[in-house]
Amino acid sequence: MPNTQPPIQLNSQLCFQLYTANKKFNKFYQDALSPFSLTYPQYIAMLTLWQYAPLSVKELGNHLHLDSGTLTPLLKRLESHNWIKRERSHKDERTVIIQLTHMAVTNRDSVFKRVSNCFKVLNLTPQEKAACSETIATIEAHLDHYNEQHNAN
Amino acid sequence: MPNTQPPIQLNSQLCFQLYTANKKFNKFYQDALSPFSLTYPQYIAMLTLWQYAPLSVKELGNHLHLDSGTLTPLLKRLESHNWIKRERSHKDERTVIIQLTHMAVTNRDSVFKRVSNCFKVLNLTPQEKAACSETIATIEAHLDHYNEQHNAN
DNA sequence: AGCAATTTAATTGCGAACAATACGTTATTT
DNA sequence: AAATAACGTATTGTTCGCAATTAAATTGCT
Repeated sequence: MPNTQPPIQLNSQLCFQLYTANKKFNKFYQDALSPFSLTYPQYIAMLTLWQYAPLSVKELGNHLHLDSGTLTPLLKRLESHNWIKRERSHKDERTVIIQLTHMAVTNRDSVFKRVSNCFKVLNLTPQEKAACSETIATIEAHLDHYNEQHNAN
Repeated sequence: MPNTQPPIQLNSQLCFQLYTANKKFNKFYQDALSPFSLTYPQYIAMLTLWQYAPLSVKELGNHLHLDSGTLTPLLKRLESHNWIKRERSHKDERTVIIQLTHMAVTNRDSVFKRVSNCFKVLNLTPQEKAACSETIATIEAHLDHYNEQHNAN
């Protein structure tokens, strides 16, 4: 007879590990980004905007899996620190278009360099990075499948 | 001449992946725990308390790497849902001792079973779980080393 | 074409979590 | 007894999800 008992311990350990690792990762990025008055989520948003701007709030939200209720205040903070401009579309007055400021364009490489240097200090080998990326992708695929099943969309 | 250019893309990708994977994991746990009016961080705290209670706020914070400023409101919510009792120590009136309620003890196995079932649906092989655990441990070790260097303690 | 109903986009408000800081009370140390 | 340390609480700012609201655009019907 096979063992049908749930492996409580391993699940709990995974849960715990992910929780604390995520917090440490936040701290790492917070430190890396502090010279630019950017928070971790703000940086993620800027990463997307550096690549795809201009974007509407809705489009940005699709990239980040965030709804506008979360993005609006975040974007206002980015605007107040002069990273982005927000203006309503002339074609469709409902949508707000996010554009990069001149400052954001000029300082992009400084931010990248800083983050890159912090990563260097982390001392992850390319193999470790690749393994991490792959592991996360695997877990994420399972999570996507689960969440699709359990959320009426 | 070796390539000294920073691998921006890979770092950004890692950063982005971790960000979104973490959110999906939160969602997964939120769904798993919703029948018990427990949030993910509250569950993490309960995991620790089921194993080590009674604990002072300070001791619990050491397990979770959280300070009392974060824990106090969280513990009040747990208390209001009758998961724990909070009372000041007679020996040292500064410390608050957290104890499990009868309900928490009785319902422990139900919570474990529910989480375990949700994990089953996730369909992670033992190999995938182990790989995940190992990867996280590796990254975490690097992060610990980094954060030690960069935070005056 | 013109009006009503529906859909879509963004904002606002609420509760929870987290970090950082300041504050007040209680112990300990000198 | 006074200074210092430890501990928990309160406060502020950011993030996140969800629900309700407002405004604009689209669709459907007559």
